Amino acid sequence: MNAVSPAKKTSFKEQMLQAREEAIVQTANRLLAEKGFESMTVDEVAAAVGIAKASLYKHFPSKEDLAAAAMVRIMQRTLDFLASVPAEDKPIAKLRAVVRWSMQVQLAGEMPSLPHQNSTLRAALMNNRAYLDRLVTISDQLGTWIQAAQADGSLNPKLPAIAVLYTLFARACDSVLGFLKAGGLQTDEQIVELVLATCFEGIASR
Amino acid sequence: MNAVSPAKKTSFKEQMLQAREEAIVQTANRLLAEKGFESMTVDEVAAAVGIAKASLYKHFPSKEDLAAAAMVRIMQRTLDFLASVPAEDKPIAKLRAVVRWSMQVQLAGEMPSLPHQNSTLRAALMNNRAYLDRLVTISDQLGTWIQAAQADGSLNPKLPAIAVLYTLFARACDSVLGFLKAGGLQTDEQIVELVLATCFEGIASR
DNA sequence: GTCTATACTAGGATAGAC
DNA sequence: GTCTATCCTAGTATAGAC
Repeated sequence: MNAVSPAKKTSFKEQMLQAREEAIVQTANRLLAEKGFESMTVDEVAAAVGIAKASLYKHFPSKEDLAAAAMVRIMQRTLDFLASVPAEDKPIAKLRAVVRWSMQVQLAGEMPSLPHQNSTLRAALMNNRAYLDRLVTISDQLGTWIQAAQADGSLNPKLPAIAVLYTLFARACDSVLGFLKAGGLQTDEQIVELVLATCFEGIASR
Repeated sequence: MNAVSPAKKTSFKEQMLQAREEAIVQTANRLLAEKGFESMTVDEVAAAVGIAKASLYKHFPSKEDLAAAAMVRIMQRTLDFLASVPAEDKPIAKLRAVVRWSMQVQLAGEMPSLPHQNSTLRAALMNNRAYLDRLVTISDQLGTWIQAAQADGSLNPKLPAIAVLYTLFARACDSVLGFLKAGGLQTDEQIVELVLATCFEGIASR
């Protein structure tokens, strides 16, 4: 039996496992975006996925690890998006594209909010290589674009690059999006363009 | 005995009570800013104030009520600041002053972060008249200034006033402040002016 | 109205059968 | 690796003496 299709069977099993894990992480990601790490319960995640809590713990050793996996996932998605930005675009256009994309992710209910300073999740992330590596790579890529945009004069050169970087990160979690969506006066697309404009052009007249 | 100084004694007792409650709310406010509603524990608040947990529950019937009192306090402080803004200032200057002040409060570790959509605190606040009244009054005052600033051309008239209002509220809780402070490259004052500038003038060149 | 001591519950984590 | 059933800690809330 093993001689017939040994590799294929293992691969299939592993694929099922991977798919299950992806479903778990995806659910955790959604709940993380909706209610934050502290308010999200493992029972809830397991119930939403449709498995027993004990089964979930076979995949992830702790709630922190589960949440960290979700954070790694969104960082990876961000990296994938960065790689998809046309290289021929101007730096400022690349930055706008990234912020626009991150806001769309947030409006879709898939952007986990930043963990609080004191959170156990924060500590877990600071010890998570997969997370930190992606964070550094993203920061490096954005930093390059920011400096290029400042050099070509499209981005305010007086602002410290690090401040611009933080501002872009913060916009991905901006609560303004949720408030406007709750107001129901604009479409998602209008909300994104509105907040994108206030981010780059400010609220004062030009 | 009552004939000698009945009112004074009562008043003194009440003052002590008020002072105690103020100390409790102040501590709750600080912890709320530091770790958020879910991560803050009542034990912690009681210990920081130096009283027993049961005593704290004599003042506030629940953790939600305690946190709501802290939220009312920061709203009242905001109202007090609004009233102190010189009436002769231009509308845009008034708005800048308010944002600057709220950022200073946040850097001082005294600005509670917004509760999550699903939080039990959110529900409590939506049923808290003292909170809602102050929220409405603040919004009305800021809304008036926003419209005036748009009318005199200093604020972008194309932006919906409600979007500007939400943006100002969001800046008071902006995580960028904390990140920059953690970086340690700027003084608190520089951080405030930096974020204030990106809020009003944007990050793009002018 | 303050304390000590305790009740009660939610929720993270594990045991052990299959 | 999935389940049911259970453990156990942390944390909200209260009882009852003073």
